[in-house]
Amino acid sequence: MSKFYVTTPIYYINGLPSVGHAYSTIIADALARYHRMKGEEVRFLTGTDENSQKNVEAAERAGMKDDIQGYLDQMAARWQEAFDELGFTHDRFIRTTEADHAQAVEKFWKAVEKTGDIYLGEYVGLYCKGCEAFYGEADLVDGKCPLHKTVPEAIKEKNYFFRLTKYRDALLEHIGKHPDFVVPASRRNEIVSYIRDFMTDISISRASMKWGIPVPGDEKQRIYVWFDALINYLTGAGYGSDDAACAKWWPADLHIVGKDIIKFHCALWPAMLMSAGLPLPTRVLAHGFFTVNGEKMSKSLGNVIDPVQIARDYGNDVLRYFLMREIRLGEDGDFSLDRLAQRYDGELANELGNLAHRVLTMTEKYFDGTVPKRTDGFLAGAWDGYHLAMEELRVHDALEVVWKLVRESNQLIEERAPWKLAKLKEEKMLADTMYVLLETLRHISWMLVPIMPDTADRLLEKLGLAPAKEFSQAVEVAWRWGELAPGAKIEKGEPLFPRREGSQAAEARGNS
RNA sequence: CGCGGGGUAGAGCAGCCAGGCAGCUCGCCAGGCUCAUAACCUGGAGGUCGCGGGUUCAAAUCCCGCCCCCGCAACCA
Repeated sequence: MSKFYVTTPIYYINGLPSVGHAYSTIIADALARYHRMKGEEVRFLTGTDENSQKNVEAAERAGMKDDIQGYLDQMAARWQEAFDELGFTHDRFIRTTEADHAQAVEKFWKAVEKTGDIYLGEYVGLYCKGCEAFYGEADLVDGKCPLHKTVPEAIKEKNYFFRLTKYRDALLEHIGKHPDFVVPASRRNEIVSYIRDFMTDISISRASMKWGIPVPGDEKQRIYVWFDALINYLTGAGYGSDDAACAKWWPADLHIVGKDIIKFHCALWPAMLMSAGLPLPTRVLAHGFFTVNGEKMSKSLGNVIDPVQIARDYGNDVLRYFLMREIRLGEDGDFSLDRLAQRYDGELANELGNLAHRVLTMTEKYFDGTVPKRTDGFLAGAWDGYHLAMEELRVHDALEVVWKLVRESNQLIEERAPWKLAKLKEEKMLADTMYVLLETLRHISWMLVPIMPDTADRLLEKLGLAPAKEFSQAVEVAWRWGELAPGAKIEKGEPLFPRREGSQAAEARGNS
């Protein structure tokens, strides 16, 4: 049986999850659900990046300077609550302050050290005493620390470097041989030019930091946060704690990342793995960013969207549907509540919801609420398109396949006009038509499982099926045409997506 | 010369990599239907494809130059 190991970035918890974090995680969740649906063994990892100076600063702001771990525990718990409420199906929520991660990092560091890729060097940086941190030229405002408004000192410190440049050719060769390693292609071009023209060795420890995982054998130094963070993907597989699990899950099949961190995931990380003698992840998907109503999303503009609020207003499925449909995976997009409301009204309520409702109503009217006699149908082409889209990470296109079925169903109703067939006593044609419609709805339910899991359940129930029982059978059977059993009782119930009273394009802002 | 994305109908977008009738959704106009959540279906109007040049039988698509918008570099996926 094939396996699928998918990860999200681990998140800084100096604030609560924004819709951007939810976006990354929804992509991973949808793909995890897709592969589970196919019957594969899936491991889905997400979590928090806790060894960062940013978290320390946030703890200080929260008045918990003396209890940083306490602050992190609190925040991590709130993130987990939010992720639970959003219905994510991760197998583990990893925190980089957990013991097995420290163990994995130590093992990894030693492996890289043994290869000879770690050397002691001199790091020259602009150091702000107030922040106890180094800044780059670009971080400064008028040459001063943005927080303390003081001119940082140029100081040197001895720390450890990773011989990243040693892997320049190997990285380029790998990307050349595996065009899917970085998707979309625009990001691949970007990363190739970075590796070829800009990549340098990087410092992977800090003598000045008090927070973070100590360097093995040199307790005075702390490991640079990125070096530690990337290793979480190995920890989550069992590296350093469970060799059998690690052998099973590693390498990861897919890392999902934002476009801002591809250098770390597509250059540093694979080089680290090569150095440690471990296989590389199969694919890295860099998704785009979105603006909010055309403006960049930022705390200072106060337009950060709270995903939990949207989910409460519209339901988890609607948020998932909107993000997966509106934005082509890999591209930038725009998040707007007007657009969300538009898609809810037009596509969910009017097209899909109303289709289900009218079909079920006619089944009640003309067949006493039971599935009529089976007839031929053909949806193999739709399934092929759907699977290809999902495999190629074009989730938006997979949804387009589903909506094509929705539209074709609505057209079929218009064409056949079951109400006329009923009057004319065209029993055979009427039964055939209704069976095709009902069975197509069953297939639509299945296709929606990864993206709109609650909706898929509800639709199956309306068709008189028990979701748990449906999902326990082999998909080769479930996805066959004609599996909807004649004579079964349907359960019309309330519309899937009720019309919203007025256009309450209410504000769901705030909660930074 | 920092890196990257973009400019296509009133709005939002696809098409560009592999050149071949300019397409989708919303909105607008007209018609149809009455099973349905005032939903659904059909048709129509609406576009110098940012600008200028080049290659070609043929350019939204390839090449050169220019203009404009946006993101990253500061919280932020």
